[in-house]
Amino acid sequence: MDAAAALFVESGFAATTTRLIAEQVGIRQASLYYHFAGKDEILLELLTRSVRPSLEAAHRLAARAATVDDPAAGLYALALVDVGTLSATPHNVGTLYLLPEVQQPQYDAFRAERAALQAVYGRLAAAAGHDDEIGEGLAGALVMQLVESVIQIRRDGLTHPRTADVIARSCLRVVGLTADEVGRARLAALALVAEPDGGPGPAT
Amino acid sequence: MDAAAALFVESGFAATTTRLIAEQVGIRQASLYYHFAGKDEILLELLTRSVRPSLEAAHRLAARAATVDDPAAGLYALALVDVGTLSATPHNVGTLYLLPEVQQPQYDAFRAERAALQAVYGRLAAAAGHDDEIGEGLAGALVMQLVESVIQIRRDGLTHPRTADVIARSCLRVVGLTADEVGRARLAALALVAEPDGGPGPAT
DNA sequence: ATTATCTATAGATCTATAGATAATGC
DNA sequence: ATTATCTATAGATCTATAGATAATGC
Repeated sequence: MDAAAALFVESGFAATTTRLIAEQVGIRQASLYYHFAGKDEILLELLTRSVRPSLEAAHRLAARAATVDDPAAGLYALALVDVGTLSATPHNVGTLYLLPEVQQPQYDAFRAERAALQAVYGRLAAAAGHDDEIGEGLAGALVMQLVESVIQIRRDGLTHPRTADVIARSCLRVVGLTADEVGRARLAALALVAEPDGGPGPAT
Repeated sequence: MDAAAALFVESGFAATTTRLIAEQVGIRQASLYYHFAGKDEILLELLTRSVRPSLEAAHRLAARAATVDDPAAGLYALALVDVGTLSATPHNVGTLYLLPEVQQPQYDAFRAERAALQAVYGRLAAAAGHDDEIGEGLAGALVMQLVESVIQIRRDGLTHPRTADVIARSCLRVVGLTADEVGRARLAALALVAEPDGGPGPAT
């Protein structure tokens, strides 16, 4: 999987031969077929592994944001976490969803998960924002695009320790929040992110 | 070129065979080689044709914005024009720069033009904005990513008449402009865009 | 002579399957 | 018996070149 990821990111799907993947691993080309039904299956697995944790984090953070009725904090927190995840993936695996092959029907299941993630962004953004001209659909697309800009930034070697904060702030600005509101949401977001999985801890 | 563009966008570069391109045109596979040295040349030409007009528009608008000392209007105008261009390309050709092959050295010339475009965005954004934490490099990446979100929006069939305005406004918001400043820059941008090529007309 | 096409093909792949082999664990 | 590999290969491409052909224009 890891070898295939590196090659898919660098040369694309069709140009990456099963022989190259196997060579990278140190086995023979045919031996790959003991582990995978084919190239498609490897790519689908890589895509799914990259989106699923983000989608789970999105649902968790959206739920927490709902309990405190603070969609802006939820959006900030989700952006922060997602940028962090994308920054840390091996081989900048986030680029894989840009492969044109991913638009084909084999990858419907992946694209459905991605659409669900974008929908969570859209709901948080629309609820947090002041701009009624941006609907959920457009807001989701813009905000997610901002989050994923870290993929390009990373590819260009421009990452900086404050990148995640700058991007999360940008997400709130895009939906029309003022500087004060953004600052407040940021602090609330840090609390949301820090919260343990099982909900708020005991009041000590 | 047009047939190749459609196929590259749909299936990627490596998966698009010269036979498929030729078939689409209605000639034999080998006849393509009379017009092009190879597949690489076709893609490079498509990429160059897509970025060059944007880069020229960027220089023109940046120069106009400089004469009136209004980088915010320049950024708004450039985003508006670029989103319009990307919305109107046949086959959503803007997606081509996302092909992994484009990172390879054959396409250095294209990537240099694209980097120049991003640099113009970065200069305008940094000059227009209030946020010193976002440097030119990061600002350019974020703002250009927002502009190019229209490619994904178009792919998903979410385009809307106000999309270009929403995106241009988002660009200004990302660099920290207030609602009032954005509104003012928008009006100034419309004047910049409308201005005839030779500069301001005679004072009649 | 130039332009644009064609047929034919060399040479190099690529994916996936068949069936053999060796090591490990019950 | 199961697991993980290997060798060998069928069958299907793919790119690019060589050389022929027909139409057009000087």
